[in-house]
Amino acid sequence: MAEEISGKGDPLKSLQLLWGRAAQGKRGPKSKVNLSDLVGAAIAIADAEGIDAVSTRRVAEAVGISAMSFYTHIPDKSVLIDLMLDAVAAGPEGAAQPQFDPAHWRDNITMVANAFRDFYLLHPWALQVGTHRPVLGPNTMRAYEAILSVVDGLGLDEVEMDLSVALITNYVYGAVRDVARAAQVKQQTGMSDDEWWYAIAPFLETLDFTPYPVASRVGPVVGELYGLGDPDLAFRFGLERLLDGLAALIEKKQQVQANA
Amino acid sequence: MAEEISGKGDPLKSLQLLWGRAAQGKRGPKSKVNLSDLVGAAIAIADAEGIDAVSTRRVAEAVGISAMSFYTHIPDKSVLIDLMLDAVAAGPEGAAQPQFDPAHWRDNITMVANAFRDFYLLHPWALQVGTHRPVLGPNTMRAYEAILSVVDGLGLDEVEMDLSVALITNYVYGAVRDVARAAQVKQQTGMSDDEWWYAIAPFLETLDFTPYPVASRVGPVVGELYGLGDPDLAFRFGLERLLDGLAALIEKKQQVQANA
DNA sequence: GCAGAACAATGTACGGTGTAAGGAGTAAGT
DNA sequence: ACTTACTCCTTACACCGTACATTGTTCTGC
Repeated sequence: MAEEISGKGDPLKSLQLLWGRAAQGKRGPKSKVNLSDLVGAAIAIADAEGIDAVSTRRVAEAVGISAMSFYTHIPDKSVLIDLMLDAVAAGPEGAAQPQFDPAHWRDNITMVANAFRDFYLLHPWALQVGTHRPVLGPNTMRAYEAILSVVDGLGLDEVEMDLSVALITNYVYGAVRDVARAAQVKQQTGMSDDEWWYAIAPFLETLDFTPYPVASRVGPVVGELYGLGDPDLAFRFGLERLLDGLAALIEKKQQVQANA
Repeated sequence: MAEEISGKGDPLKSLQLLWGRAAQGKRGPKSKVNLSDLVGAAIAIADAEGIDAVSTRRVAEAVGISAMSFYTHIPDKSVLIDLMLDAVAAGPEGAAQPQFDPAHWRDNITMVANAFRDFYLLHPWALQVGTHRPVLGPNTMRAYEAILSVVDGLGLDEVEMDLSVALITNYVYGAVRDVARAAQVKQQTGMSDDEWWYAIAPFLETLDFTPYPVASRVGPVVGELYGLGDPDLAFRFGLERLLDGLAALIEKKQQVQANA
């Protein structure tokens, strides 16, 4: 019960598998399975039951090979995680790379942020794997390219573009974390949010909240709101603030350029 | 190798332990250890070696009891995680709750955001535990109170206050994730970022980057910047944009109030 | 003062994990 | 035909969280 870490094993081997460049031997018997079978099976398990359910034994069994045969195809579990991440980063099949018109940059960023969010909601296990080292696979790079394109042509320099991308992705990552995990926690504990609050309510009433005056004021109001349930509200609110903040930067840069 | 999940076990028992309300028996023999011994030992292990190193056996051994005696004090490993989180949320000892002057709200938010960030850098394992259900412990609530206070008195209503807090914390969480994990990945893999890039550079040169035109333009510039190494740069940049975005909202609200 | 209940601590055991080591069989190159 | 490289397999180890039954200690009610 620890955390999956991507990018842990031999980085070169990982890259070769990512780009389909693994020198596959010509000599021995034919493989019963190929790489994408394994990765696909692992993703299916992760989507359905969370990353905890993905074990090398389970994946091997799913494709019909024995536990240790897994390691003839993939050197490390962490490499499997890398491959899973890049595979899901491809997105829905046949989704073409749209052309972004800088004139509608707010819409463009909103679109990309929503897509990014939907990606995590579809594959919530991706939130749980720690990817310090970027997964430099073809699909991951295509996704980076797409989100970079959205802040291109706005008068920002290269560094500002990268920082803006980081700002957006970091926000989405943080914002989607709780939402995405709600379903998973429910699945693992078999207890919904309502049931959870109901279970602890009697105890909460015995607590003294005077040390938390502001929270006491805000908590009930917010609780009622969430009870009504618009899980998107927080995401949209934050994204609007974020866009306003970027707008201020972009306007400033464009004024500077107009003066020059 | 999966993810630690907080808030999984019996929620009531967890709360009772959090608030020191566990009905401890009067009958039997005296305990050799108390709760904070166990939690403290677990935190020490996590701070030093990451959350992976925290096992019930290891914690039990650290305080001098046998593996299963652990469960006399704490019903579940997930409850241990809850207790660890609330314990570290207390922050450095003797740090008094400052009074925030709404006039300097930008400085206040910056201060709180930095503190939040420092917290994660000090206890990076906190980033790895999945806390869907909030840990309703005294220290966690005090931290929530503090960050709420910082957006109080700015003309925002209760919902907007909560959403703003979520925006800030979500951003910090997302932004600090990579930074905090860098050290841990290095510790676990024994490979620094430089060594990693050096190891994969030859392979990268064999790749065709024409499908990624914007990334090809931005990547090298940014790479050089990070090589120079100001890890705070991205954090500060994002926070400034975020503050600008909040400023727009606050100004609008204050104008509305002035007209009324 | 003492019996019995309540409790802390323990040893053993089960089913799971990632993966190291070594062996058996198959297909291609010589 | 023989070597070589390859896939796949079985076995094994050191861990993990924790269920269960047991032992020994201490407080409570009589």
